[in-house]
Order: sequence, then structure tokens, then C-alpha cells
Amino acid sequence: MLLVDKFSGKPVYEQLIEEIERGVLLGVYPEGAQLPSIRELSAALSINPNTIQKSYTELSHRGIIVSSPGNGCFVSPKAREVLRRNALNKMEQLTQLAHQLRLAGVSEQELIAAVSGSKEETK
Amino acid sequence: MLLVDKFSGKPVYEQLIEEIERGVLLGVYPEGAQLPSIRELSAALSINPNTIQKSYTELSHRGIIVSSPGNGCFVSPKAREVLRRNALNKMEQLTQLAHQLRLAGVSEQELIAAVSGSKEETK
DNA sequence: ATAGGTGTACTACTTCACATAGTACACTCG
DNA sequence: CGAGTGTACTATGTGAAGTAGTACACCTAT
Repeated sequence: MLLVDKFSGKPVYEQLIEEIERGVLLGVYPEGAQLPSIRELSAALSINPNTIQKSYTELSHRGIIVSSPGNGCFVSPKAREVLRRNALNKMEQLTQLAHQLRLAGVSEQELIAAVSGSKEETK
Repeated sequence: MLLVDKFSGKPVYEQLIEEIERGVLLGVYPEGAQLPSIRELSAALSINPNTIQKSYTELSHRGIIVSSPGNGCFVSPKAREVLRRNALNKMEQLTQLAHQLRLAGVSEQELIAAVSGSKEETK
């Protein structure tokens, strides 16, 4: 399920964070569900355990997951709520990007079309 | 006019590229206009000449500017056209970001609103 | 109690991008 | 010629990212 591209230029630990957050939103990882262990993921993805740990630590700080030493890592009960709140910050990015595009001559209709045509989901 | 923030985390040479591209789109640097020399910018912004050169080289590769050894750097006649073409690539980013936000529970109306409210220009 | 699996912490090392520093060369124009 | 321009090159310092290895503490079965 979880996939990372070592050569995408994007840090692996960030990719992992986004993948898991997306999985939570999509329901692949329901709230309360147990995530794959650090060593398990490390072996499956051929990635150093420390890199996985870095992702999990960050997710824990964000309140997306809860780690229980000796047990495992689980999706936080508030995960979806936290993610929804974070979405508001990304709205600024969206607006800023729209600014740039309008400056480059993209019409408002084209922008709206690009934002509206959200049909593909799990690609 | 041109400003960079050394502590923004974003590479200085990238900031410079974006600033100049924005200046071209805004008409601050019309096509054919001469850009500040590398040494001049270096002194004005307190940035190493090599960093400026890196930005100019990249802009040259993109077809935004044309450099004439001994004369200076000038905005390419095709600059705006190139920038408009590049904008199409950013449309994908916009769509992808919209996907994420919709996944997080943002309504289509909110997305459209964020994209439409493009009033501030030169902030 | 033991064993195996779990998360956590720490140090050390390599690699690479970014930025700086300094120098040198070739070109153009007045 | 001389001043200003773009270009090229090497060297250095800094920090992030990732790898590697080890050690510890915890939980839960058996």
C-alpha cells in the first residue's frame, strides 16, 4: 500500500507522512487502526528504520498517530479532525498559486475548472 | 524592487528567479529591458555574485532572459510567452492541491472562492 | 520469568544542495 | 585603453537528508 520514490527529490520521510495522511483520509487507516511497525515498514520499503521513525515521530507530533511503546503505532482518534484543520492552511497555498496563474494569463474560468474537476480519487 | 529573504528556508537563487519572473509578468521588466548586472545586484542585496549568476543562468536556460557578454542581461522577447506556457504545468499542481483539500473535507464552493478572490496583486 | 516484538534514543558517518569566497578570462562599448 | 559586463573555475563552510549500528525500555504473549 504505502509507496515511496527514492529518486523523486522529495525527502522520503515527507512522502511517507503524506502517504499515511492520505490513507487516513481515504479510510485505508481508520481511526484506532494499527499502523505497520517501524521494522516491518523498513524491511518492506527497503528504507532505514530511522527514516521511518522520523516520519512516525512527526506524525505523532501533529496528532495524527499515537505511539504506544511495546505495542505499536495507531491512528489517533482525532486524526481526521486534525487533518481537516490543517487543510485550512493549505487553502492559502491554493490562493497564492491561483494568484500566480492569473498573473500568467490564466482565466478565472480555467482556474475554477481545474479545481472543480475532482473525479479521480485513488490514482 | 527585488527582495530576498535569506532566512525563509527557500533557496535564495530560487527566490530571485521567482521575483524576476513575477516582475516580467507585472511589466516591471518589459521584454527587451536590461536587468541589473550581476555585480550590481550582488552589492544591492548583499548576496554573493555566484548566487545571482546561478539565478540568471537558470533564467537564461528557461528562455526568460538573454545574456550578452560585455553588455548585460535582457528580458527575452519571448519571456511572457514562455511564462504563460509554464503556467500550464502549474495547473496540475493546482488540481492536485484541490484534490487533497477536497479529501480533507473542503467543499467545492470553498475551493472556488479561494481561487476567485484574486484582488491583491503587487503585495 | 522469558522471549519476541514493539517504540525510543543516541552517536557516527556519508552524501549532497546551498551559499560564500576569490580569482581569472573574454567580451563590449565609450 | 579602461570600465563594466557575463562567464568559468576551484575551494570552503554549513546544513539537511539519509544510512548504519547500537542500546534501552516497554508490552504481551508463552
